Amino acid sequence: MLDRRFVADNVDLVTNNCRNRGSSADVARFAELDRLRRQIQADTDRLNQQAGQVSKSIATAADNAERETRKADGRRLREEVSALEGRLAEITRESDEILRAMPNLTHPQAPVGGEDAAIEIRRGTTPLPAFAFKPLDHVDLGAKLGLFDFDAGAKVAGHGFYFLKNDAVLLEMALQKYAVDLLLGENFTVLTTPDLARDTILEGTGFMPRGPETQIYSITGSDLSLVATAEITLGGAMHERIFEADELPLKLCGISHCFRTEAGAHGRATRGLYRVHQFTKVEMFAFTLPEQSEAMHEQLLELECRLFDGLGIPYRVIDTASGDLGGPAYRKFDLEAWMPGRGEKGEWGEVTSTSNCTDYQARRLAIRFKKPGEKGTHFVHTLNGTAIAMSRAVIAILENYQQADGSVRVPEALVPWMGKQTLVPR
RNA sequence: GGAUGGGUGGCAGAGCGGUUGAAUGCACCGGUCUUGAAAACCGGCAGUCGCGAAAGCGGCUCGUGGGUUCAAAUCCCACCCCAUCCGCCA
Repeated sequence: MLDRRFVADNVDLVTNNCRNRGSSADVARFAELDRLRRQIQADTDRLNQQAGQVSKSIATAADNAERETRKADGRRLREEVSALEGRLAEITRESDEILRAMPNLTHPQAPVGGEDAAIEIRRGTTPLPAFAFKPLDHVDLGAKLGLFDFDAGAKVAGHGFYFLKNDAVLLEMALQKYAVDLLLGENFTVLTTPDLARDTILEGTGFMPRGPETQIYSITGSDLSLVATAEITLGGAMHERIFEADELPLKLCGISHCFRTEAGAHGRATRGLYRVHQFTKVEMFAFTLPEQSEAMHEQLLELECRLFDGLGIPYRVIDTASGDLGGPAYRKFDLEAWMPGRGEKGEWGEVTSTSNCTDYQARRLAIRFKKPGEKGTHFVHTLNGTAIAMSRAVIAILENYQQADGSVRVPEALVPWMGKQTLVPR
């Protein structure tokens, strides 16, 4: 959520931003409502003040007659207040609705436009693989190696669910250990998080449960939903928290399952593990002072790069264009790994993404900080980044490390956790 | 699932219809004292909204929403959350 004051004072800027973001939020209408809101607020305050004075004077009234007159005054004033408050609530509700639908501001360097406008800003250290054979995709490789059971997944839970088997299980555990170890070395606090969260927490993080277009699974008869990412729980963990400035930045890393309905995504890249309803993810999350967030964003990106360079997977980094940013993001970098088995001759596929949400989530979640000796509070900045999303990482590993005989080499960095160098066909 | 207790400022914890936005303690900030520190003492210290260039002024907020009243942290209703014990269970 943006600062209402800022929006009211910068209608043109915000309108323009909304246009770049593909949001149809009616900024002008908001500004008009907010003007009205302030005026009614001022009127209400004045009446309340009068009513309060009347109340106090009753306790010290000279006689009964005066007391009764005063009571009548008080009654009348309170009625007026209550009428104004009704209008105020109505106006606030409408303007809040518009405000909440507005996306965050956009980093000045982020490219403007749709998906195609994204800019490649970096490449990983690993070159694209050159195969002397036609590379398979992860589904075929998995079949040879006995790694997945999609049929059983579909039978048990429907299309988009799967069982990992044998070495795939070890691979997933190895990836988690690899990621967590690296982050522990970078002073992250590691957590496993709830896989469910209250709807209020989802909303605070910028996710919309229970709408017609929701990507969120909800639990009927409760206010709980399955989380789409640990970003929700890690951010939610600090709901209404007021930090001391010297506690920041705070870096968390959370392991959770992630559940996504992927509504409307059928038919497009749905083969295998690429787009699934459930996967496991190690997520990074940071709370920072405003002036620290850009550097932290770089740091999170750097860690993502280090993780995938360390795995020996080729990738490129994308500076996501304005129209493709989620609502809360001020700027977003995606890591796209090379997936040789995708499409006709290999394609880039998103494996991680890191966003600087500035104060957008913090405002809704009421996560603030105070500086010693200073009155008042300020909103922290929040950032998130994927360390490793298991399903996508497994695709990238299998497809890049495959060999002519159908076996798959284990990335050097994972050998200690896997206890083997190669996955061999069964 | 059952029973009980409870939700008040950064924390702990009083208050249970009328100068209480809230005692007290801790923490924190400033000062006195001290070579320095500690202790002691003095002073300050909630958030938020509105008006204002600022100083400041005013409103609202004691889990949430409603009700009673001139007046509610205090009374009534509903809901939410938390803790403990019992049951079940990995």
